[in-house]
Amino acid sequence: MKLDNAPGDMSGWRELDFALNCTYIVPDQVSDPGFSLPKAMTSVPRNLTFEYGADNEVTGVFSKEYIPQGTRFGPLQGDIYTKDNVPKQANRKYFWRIYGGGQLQNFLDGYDVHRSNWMRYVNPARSMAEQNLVACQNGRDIYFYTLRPVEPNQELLVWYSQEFAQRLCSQQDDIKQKYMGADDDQEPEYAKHLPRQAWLQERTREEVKEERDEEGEEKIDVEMLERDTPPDTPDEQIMDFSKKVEKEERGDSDPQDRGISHSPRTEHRKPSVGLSHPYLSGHHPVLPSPHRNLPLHLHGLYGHREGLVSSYPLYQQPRPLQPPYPLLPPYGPHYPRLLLPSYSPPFAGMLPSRGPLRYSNYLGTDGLPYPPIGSPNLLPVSLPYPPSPQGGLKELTPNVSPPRGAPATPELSPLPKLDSQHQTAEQSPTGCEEAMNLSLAMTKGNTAPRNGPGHKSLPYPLKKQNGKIKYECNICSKTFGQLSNLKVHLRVHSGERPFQCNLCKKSFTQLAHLQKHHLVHTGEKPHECQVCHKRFSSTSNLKTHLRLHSGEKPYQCKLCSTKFTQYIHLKLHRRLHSSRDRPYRCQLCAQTFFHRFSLRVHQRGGCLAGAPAGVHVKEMVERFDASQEADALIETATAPQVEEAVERWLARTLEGEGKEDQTEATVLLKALTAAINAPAMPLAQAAAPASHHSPPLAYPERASVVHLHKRPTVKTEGQ
DNA sequence: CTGGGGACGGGGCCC
DNA sequence: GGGGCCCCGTCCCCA
Repeated sequence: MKLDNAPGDMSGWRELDFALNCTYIVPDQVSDPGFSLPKAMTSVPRNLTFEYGADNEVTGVFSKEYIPQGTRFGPLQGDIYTKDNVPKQANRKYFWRIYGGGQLQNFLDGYDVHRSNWMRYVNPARSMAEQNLVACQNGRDIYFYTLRPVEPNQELLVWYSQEFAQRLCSQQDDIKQKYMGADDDQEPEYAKHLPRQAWLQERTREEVKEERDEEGEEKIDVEMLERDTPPDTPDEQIMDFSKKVEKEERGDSDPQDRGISHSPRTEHRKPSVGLSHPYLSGHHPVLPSPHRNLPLHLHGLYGHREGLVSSYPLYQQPRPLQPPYPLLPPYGPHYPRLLLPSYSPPFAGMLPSRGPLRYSNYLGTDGLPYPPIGSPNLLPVSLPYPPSPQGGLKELTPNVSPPRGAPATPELSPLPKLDSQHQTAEQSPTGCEEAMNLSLAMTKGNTAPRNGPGHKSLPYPLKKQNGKIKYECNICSKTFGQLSNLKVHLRVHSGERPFQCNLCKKSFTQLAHLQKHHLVHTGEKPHECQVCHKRFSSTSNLKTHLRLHSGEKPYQCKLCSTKFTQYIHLKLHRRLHSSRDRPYRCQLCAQTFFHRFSLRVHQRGGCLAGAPAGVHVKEMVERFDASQEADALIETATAPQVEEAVERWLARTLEGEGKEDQTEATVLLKALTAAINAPAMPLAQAAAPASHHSPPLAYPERASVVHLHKRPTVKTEGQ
């Protein structure tokens, strides 16, 4: 199916096209943080492998299996520096530049193998023919997409996306203009500090481009790939390939997205920093408006072998995407984007801001079905710099502040509350009705008064108890210690679920539940078993798992003593007992048995409801009746045979159950077992199904002291 | 059928 | 008062 949608030639695609239409998402491999190998080594996805050189250094990344076209890898990971906090001794070999709001936001440094991921090892393609990966920046993340199917054992070789390359050209043209006396007023400040080498490099690029045009062959001048920025190069002298062309126009933008989006108007006109190069003119189709809101943070790509990769435009002359769009647009009800299995395609319109922009952000925040290494979702939390008001991290934050320690992803955001002082969805000039739908529902769809102060906001008056307000649910009479708890509880009855997942539309009564749910999409598993290092999405599941190591089985079947680690297993198991027909029924207490001898024992002393010891003996008879020892007996077993079976069963099941506490009951049970052979109550007499109940034996005096203590950690049925 | 994992719901406590 | 966090419990799915 996916291959059917293979988009064919992707060389003309923009970064947003890749983001929207990529078919597969391959997350990084999960690695234990305590693992000795660096993350750059351990993060390589399962369908990829490294090639090693003589010195055991990674020299390239190869496919292990067929990888379809349109597969996304990433995002690239590494240290993040602001322009001001780059360590002076930093090796800039792996620097990428991230722009936001038209300004350099930060550097993404893949130098540290413990903090970067496998993507740092991907070599740049030397020709268009060998290129199979394209580097795109979506949101603030850098992804690699497969341009074509990758056969097994093929090296992954990456080059810029077309858009990226064009921006590089734009950058270079800026430089060129500078040296050619172009309009200095529009020249960015940093360009004034660019080394002359950049200009020379630009000449080389042009020459190569001409060669390519003439020969019809795309070759990258390897010399160009030599880095020009030694590790100690000052920031302002780093070749700046990535410069956001335009500042966003605020007017039509979500405040959260300020400074990151292109406005339709500015993107296609001549930018302020000079886009006079013919290569760049008219290179993009006029996409629907949403597409033009793509936030692009351009960056510089520094190859790890060749160092600074020049801005040589690898791609052939860009051409418009042929309408109709190669893949369906992302707004249809049957949006075809295929992620990994069981991954619901996000609805762009459900995102809490304008669809395409948020969608792009969504992609950029890596909503992966498997946990990425060093989850980029958590990245904003640990960023070494404050978010820029001009964009930067802001772009990824939802309409409300994300919870502490939670991914700052838009899809996580609870539906924003309507506030008369804030713009509502309906008032939004960009039209965000869908994104706000639930918040609208909160006010429109529910007639219960909301947002009132204190308990007066409840739809019913609260009673007082001992002078204090009693937070009682008027439906189920449950009481709570705090009003907030009651309010949350009331949603159970009202059906109100204000927190909706923007990816799969599921809604929840509590934000925490939505947060937990979100892990389903991100694949995050924050909770690790310290024994086997398996990871879990929830503490509950981890706790259940830990029982496997501890051997704890708190749920025990009272009939057959089988213990379980999970309650649901006990419940399922219990059905087995109930599903079997118990043909022998006690007329007094209606209890039924599988075996007639069990009924006889029961009648002899177990059927004494109310008496403490009787209850325990009754349970023991019931348990024995369901035991394998009882099953092994024929129905016409003699009393000594039954007695022996009881003893075997007792020896097996009471082992480790606090046998010492059950001695009395054991003795009693044995006595009862022996008694079933008494002449007055011949076994055969009671053998008939649904037999008449015979008077129980006189309750043994000693039975009154029988105490069967259940182990506190074992929960049996009925508890 | 059992066992293990995943997902979700309810509620308490704390800030 | 509301939000965040945590825990417990339950159910479903699958090997």
